[in-house]
Amino acid sequence: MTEPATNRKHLILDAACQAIARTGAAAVRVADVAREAGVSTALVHYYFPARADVILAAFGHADDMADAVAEEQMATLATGRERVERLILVWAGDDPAIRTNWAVWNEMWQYAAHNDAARAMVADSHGRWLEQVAGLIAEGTAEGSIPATVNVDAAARRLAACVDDWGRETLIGMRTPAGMRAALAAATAHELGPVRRARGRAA
Amino acid sequence: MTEPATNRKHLILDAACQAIARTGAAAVRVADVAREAGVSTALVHYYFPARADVILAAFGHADDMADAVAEEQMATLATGRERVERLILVWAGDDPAIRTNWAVWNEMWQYAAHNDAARAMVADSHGRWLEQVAGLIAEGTAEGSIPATVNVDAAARRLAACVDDWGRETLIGMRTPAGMRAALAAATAHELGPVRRARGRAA
DNA sequence: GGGTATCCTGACTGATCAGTCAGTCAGCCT
DNA sequence: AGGCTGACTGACTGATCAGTCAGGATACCC
Repeated sequence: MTEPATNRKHLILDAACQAIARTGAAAVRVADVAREAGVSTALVHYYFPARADVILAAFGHADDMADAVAEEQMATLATGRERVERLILVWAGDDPAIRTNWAVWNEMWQYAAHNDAARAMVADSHGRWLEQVAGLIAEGTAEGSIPATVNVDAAARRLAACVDDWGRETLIGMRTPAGMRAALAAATAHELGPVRRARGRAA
Repeated sequence: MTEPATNRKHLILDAACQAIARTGAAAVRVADVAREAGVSTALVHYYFPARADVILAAFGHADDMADAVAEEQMATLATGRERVERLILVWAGDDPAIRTNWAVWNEMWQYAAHNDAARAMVADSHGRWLEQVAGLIAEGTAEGSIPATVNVDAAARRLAACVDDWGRETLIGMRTPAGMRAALAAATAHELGPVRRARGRAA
């Protein structure tokens, strides 16, 4: 969504993500995507036979971006706990690109309620996200930065639910990103117990 | 959504809810609503000048239903804790009417991302729902069925997030209603502490 | 009976939009 | 040069859909 598109296909997908974030997937017209990309509607159909193909490809595109961002954000962090905390906060950032990506992700969920292909994408993507959170929590308990008493899977699911739900509230304007970050930090602390040094003194 | 509509306006709103639940608000055509209700499209326009008016009225209609259902479900329960537990589980029920209502509520959220009127409805409705949960938890702590150490507002928000998010997963078919009920029961127990008799022995 | 208000309809219209098509143009191969 | 291909466009078409309109039916009142 940020780096300049090298080819037209990529450019069209960036444009589609912008359009989806702005008006919602259901309201996006092929002409909107074409205009946003500075291209003819015929070219959009040249790369993507049907409208639905553009939308689905844009969802996949946004999903790839999300993976890359998450990867990058956690690269420098040492403990599992730090990585969980960061991962939970990534999508509450103020960066417009983050917001766009989040909006597209949200649209993908909605689209999935009435479209089988999108449903498969969401199931896969959401599953990976849950596994990632649970994996990091497990790392934390193994290394001692998170208490061993934490139920890894249940905590991961509850935290993921908070991210999803509060993210949606933020998208609609019922919260500020800063408010969301504060609430998420509190929820993380509540789930993972008080912060302590890795391999620190027992509870 | 269940009781037979006495007048045509009511009938049209029921039909609109069904159509919204089935295909999503964005894809609902005035003709779909008319067909579902067994009336002409002109009659739909007679009661609701524009398509958007039907959709918004249907959202309000579903919201009223939801309040009534919640009220009814909790009527016979004694303690705050019991009422919280029931309220959390209401929307994970197997009844098709519950599912329809939930689907419409979900569509309302999505619609709100791009429509000011819907946004106001969601903000109001969601606020009342949060207050209701928090109020019941507070009752529980006051009467002793819930430990006084529970942070009322934070717990209410986290539980509400689980209901919203897992409900959406269920709607898409990523969970069964029974699985959702089990997860919600576990989350409630996690938030409110172990079940104990009202006014029971201290922690 | 005549007047009129409410509820309701079928038939229509104008706008919008996905998708097609014939054809242009730049680059590349021989 | 000439021929071919892949990228790209403007103009068009057929379908869909929201919203209108003129009028029909029923009921109630005078």
